[in-house]
Amino acid sequence: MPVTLQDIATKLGVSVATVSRALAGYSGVAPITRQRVLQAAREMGYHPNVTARRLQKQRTDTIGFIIPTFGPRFSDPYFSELLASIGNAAGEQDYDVLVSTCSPDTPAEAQAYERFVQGRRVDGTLVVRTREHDARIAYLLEQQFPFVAFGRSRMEDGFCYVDVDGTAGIREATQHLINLGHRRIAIILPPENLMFAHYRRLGFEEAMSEAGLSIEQTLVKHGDLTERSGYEVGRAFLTRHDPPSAIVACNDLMALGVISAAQGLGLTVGRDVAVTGFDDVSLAAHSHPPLTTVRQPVYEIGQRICEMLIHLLQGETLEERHVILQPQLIVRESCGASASQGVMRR
Amino acid sequence: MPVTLQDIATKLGVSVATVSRALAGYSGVAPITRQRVLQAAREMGYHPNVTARRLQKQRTDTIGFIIPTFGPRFSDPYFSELLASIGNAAGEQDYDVLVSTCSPDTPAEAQAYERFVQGRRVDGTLVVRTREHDARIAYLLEQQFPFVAFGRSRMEDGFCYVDVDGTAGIREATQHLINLGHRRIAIILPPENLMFAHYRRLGFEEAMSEAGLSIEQTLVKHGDLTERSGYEVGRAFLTRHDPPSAIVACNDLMALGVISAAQGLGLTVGRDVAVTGFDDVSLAAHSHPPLTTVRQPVYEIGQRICEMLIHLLQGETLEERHVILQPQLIVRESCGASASQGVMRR
DNA sequence: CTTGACATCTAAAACGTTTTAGATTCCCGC
DNA sequence: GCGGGAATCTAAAACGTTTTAGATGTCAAG
Repeated sequence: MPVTLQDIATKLGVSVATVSRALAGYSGVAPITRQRVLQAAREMGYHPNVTARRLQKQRTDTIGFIIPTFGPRFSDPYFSELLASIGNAAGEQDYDVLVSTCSPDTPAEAQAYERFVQGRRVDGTLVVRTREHDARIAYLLEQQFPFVAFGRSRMEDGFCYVDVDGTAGIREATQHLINLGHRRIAIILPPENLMFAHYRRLGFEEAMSEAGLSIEQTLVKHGDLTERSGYEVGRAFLTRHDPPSAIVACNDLMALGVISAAQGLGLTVGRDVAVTGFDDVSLAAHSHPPLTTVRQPVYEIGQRICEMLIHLLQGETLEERHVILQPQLIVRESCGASASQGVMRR
Repeated sequence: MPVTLQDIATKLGVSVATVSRALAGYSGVAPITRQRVLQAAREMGYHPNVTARRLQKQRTDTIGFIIPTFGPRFSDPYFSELLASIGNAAGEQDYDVLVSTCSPDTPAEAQAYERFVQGRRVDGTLVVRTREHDARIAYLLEQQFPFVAFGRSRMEDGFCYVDVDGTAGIREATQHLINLGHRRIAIILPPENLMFAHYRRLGFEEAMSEAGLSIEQTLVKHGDLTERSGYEVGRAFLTRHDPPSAIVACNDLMALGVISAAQGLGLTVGRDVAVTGFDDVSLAAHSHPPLTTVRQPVYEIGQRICEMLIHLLQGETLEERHVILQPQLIVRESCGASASQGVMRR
């Protein structure tokens, strides 16, 4: 049986209240008593029962994180990094992280959030991969349950979020391709209902129209963010009779799929076709050829949303409720020799 | 304020005990009363407070999962799938999953486990990526804390585990290379202290010696399981004056790094050099060329260890305390034309 | 009419903390 | 010697459940 406050109290002949206060470091307990309590606690191997404490304090010091998966498994290395950063940031402040995974926009997902909220399993939760009309956000707002999102949504003002400027990111990637001389550029967008699909599409449109190029609608397709889908859509593009000379993929996994498809068709990526990604997962630097992509500071984002949520939970008011971070174009070789070696002309 | 049992009790003019039993479905409460309670609970929007329940029941219905990371982030897509499967299996039985991440063999890791155990935050925990002399396992055994491991260790009998027969897996992969005519075969092993490094090395040695081939010690190196390390070690192998004709990488990430290194040197993987991996992460099927690898049923393993742990927690005795699963060689193109197209002879 | 069995219910304890409100002691200034 | 703080302590309530032990009432068998 684990040691309780009561055990220490009886041993020392004082009350549990005194033991509790001594350990909590409150004033109002004599220095000598505090010493005795601390020593006894150490000797007896006392560790507070967090459940009891939670019941009394009416909070769990736990935050929730529900990872969206496609199919029963999830693969985007992106979430791995996010999870690690969230875990570290939470641990820093002595918070636990309760994790669940489920497919987006399903009854199971709704249940997972209800479980967190209604069962008071967590004090607040994170929401990632926001959607245009996001039932999770609507629910949390309605329940007045604290949360912070990674990504924007419609009804932007009602909640706190951190997001990356996807529009700027894709605009820059597209401009890079245009500067290299590409004119027929295809894009593989994320699923339409994801909020960031909207912003990334915008970036593409802006870059093209600024350059006076028109967008051919048959060169705009949606993928599901997996490498398989990048492979398939990429192959479809490249086997046309009038293939694009460059393909903008909206995440790295799809970009890697495109590269694989191109190579399967005997094309040399960087010479016969240019490819860009988004995220800069660690794989991107070690693919062949290394992938030109838009770096998203995933680790910082995870840390940031976690810290914001904890501030919220501690009743502090946030200086910044809405944070937009600037992504960074990382030029590698999947669009041709790197910039330093000269710009390819049509 | 959330609705409590007391609220329902006062409203109906019965005692909390009755309400509790009615909701729990115990016998000893009149059908008519049960009806009234159930209806009132529904109408008033009652949801039990899990913290209170946990305190009373002296269990958390939560399992712990601490993910080993290299550096502050982790990337192996492998863990993503594991996490998803564990989450699903746990949810199935109404268990929560508390997740933490930290670098192996650090004070932080020890603290993370103590946090789970001493704070009674979880009822039991999972241990993955076991090590030869595993401080986590020693600690949990000493504390008599329930756990199930993915992977074996020394002191094998003291705990429950599921593992894949890495020896058989690597043996088969190596034999495959030998059958294709390869004689100078290099291997990139996992970090030495990881238990599965031992088994995989064994498989390599067995296959080589069965074929009457001697192992050249300079062709045996350790990597750290990242693609970067696969790239570096692979490049070192391939730039020797007497490079191996085949490289066995002990996980897919390193294999992908090797492929990238080979391509960077202008070699064609599958023709100039053969490469095999281990895991069969989803990327493996879509790399170029597609990776010949040893499939590990990660999803099933996660499910299995989770279920075993829950059985343990519910006081059931396990029919199988030690499970060894057979992996499966998946032949793709990174070792040359796939087997169906004929085996290459020396 | 009593006894015992059964069905239904409830009061109270228990889980291990924190916190409130108050009790006790001690010391100091007058 | 007394009043009044300050310092130190404690009893008890509270958090929201579950569970134990027992109360009450009903009914049937003897």
